[in-house]
Amino acid sequence: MEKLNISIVVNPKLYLKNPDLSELGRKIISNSIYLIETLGFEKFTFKKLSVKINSPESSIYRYFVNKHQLLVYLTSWYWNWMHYRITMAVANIESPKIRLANAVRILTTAIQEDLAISYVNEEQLNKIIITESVKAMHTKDVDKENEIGCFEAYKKVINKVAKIVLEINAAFKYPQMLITTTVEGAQQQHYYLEHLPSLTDNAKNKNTISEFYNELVFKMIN
Amino acid sequence: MEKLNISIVVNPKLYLKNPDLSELGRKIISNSIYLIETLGFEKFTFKKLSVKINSPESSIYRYFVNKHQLLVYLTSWYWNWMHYRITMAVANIESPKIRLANAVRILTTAIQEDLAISYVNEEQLNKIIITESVKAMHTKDVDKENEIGCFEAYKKVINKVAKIVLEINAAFKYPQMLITTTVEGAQQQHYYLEHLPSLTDNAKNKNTISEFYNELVFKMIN
DNA sequence: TGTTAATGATAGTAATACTATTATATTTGC
DNA sequence: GCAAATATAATAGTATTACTATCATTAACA
Repeated sequence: MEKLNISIVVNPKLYLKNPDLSELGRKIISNSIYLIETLGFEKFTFKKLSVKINSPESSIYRYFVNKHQLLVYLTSWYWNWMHYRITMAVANIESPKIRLANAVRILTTAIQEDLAISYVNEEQLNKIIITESVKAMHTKDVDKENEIGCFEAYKKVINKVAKIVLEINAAFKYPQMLITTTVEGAQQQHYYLEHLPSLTDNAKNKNTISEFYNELVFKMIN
Repeated sequence: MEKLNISIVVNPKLYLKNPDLSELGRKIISNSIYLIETLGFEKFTFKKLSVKINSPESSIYRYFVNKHQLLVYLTSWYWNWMHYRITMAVANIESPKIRLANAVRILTTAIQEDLAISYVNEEQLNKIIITESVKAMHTKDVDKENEIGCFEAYKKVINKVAKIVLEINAAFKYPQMLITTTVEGAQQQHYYLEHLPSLTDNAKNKNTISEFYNELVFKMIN
């Protein structure tokens, strides 16, 4: 896939200053993705990031109030990007079943290449989503953060796919439950595949995960 | 349910000193459950716990190397307890389908009472599992911690239920995937119900969650 | 009664998560 | 081309966190 001439628009409430609009901002994003992926979110600090990018810590704080909000930004970026990918993958396709299958494939397959946007390594970001993104949502500030729209991008993706489910079966009662189960289940399985293989049934074939959830989705709605 | 005359045995590698065997140890457990639940894991510190129990911080460090290992201990305790509960719920039942349904019910229903062990508030602990337990597993030390058996209790539960699945359908290829999807999916849904209701389909009825996953399990294995 | 083990009391340290201030570039508007 | 605004750099400082260490006291036990 060629690099895209688009930029992903993230809710302005998720940053103090838009990192997409400056050299330093983009350096903060690309290097934080690298550092969070290699150190893990707990051991990642703005101090370490500042050393990596050769800028003072205080400059980073002008973009994000703290590392938690940076993680929220990254997850939001990711889900906005996924929304775009799903939109592409279902465009011009008549059959809702094929559209759903395409969306599910995108949602359950791990990113294997650095594809789309120059300063974002999507493969690394995907690993962060698998390992760290629950930490963005599971805090005592969820409700407050939810109010200001921190999780809108994720909700938008879920709703988009849930709507396709309803096109296929308007009487199906749990489209959102089904899709969140699928999305987060698949992420779990990718994590287990790498770290707790004894919890998975097929450590050899990554496609198994996507196939399993495809089957799950279609069995449930029929 | 009456209080039980049992104690849950946790892998000794998960603590420096068994908290179940001393007054101070039990105070550490019960108060840490309370504090983690009310403050959230990030804002919970051994300092705050030491103030709460009126003992020096250094005494807590004699039981657990750090707060992360304490969380691992609590999740392990929880899954050992769940294993016990499932064992009771399937005992003396011939039909594997009923056994599976019982296990799934236990795994997908939120704890609503402080039931079993005197110094552990199981309802609070269940909330911690829902909100914080992913953080016990999603760190850069997973592999090391997995080796020393930090997640054995969870695996044991998954395997126990996966085996019932195979009794019903020996040809089913993904019993573990199915059960982990169910267990973690249900936890997610309970979290969404409380904090992100727009991601759920039925905010009114908690039983919906359990029913949904029961349906999911049986549709998949048939 | 002496020994061991558990806890308390107190102190200290490096790192973390910030906030504040001033200086120096760079951009932009007129 | 120059003043004004803006962005970044350089530096300093503070409260809290996450420990580690030491020594005194108490309880348990043999």
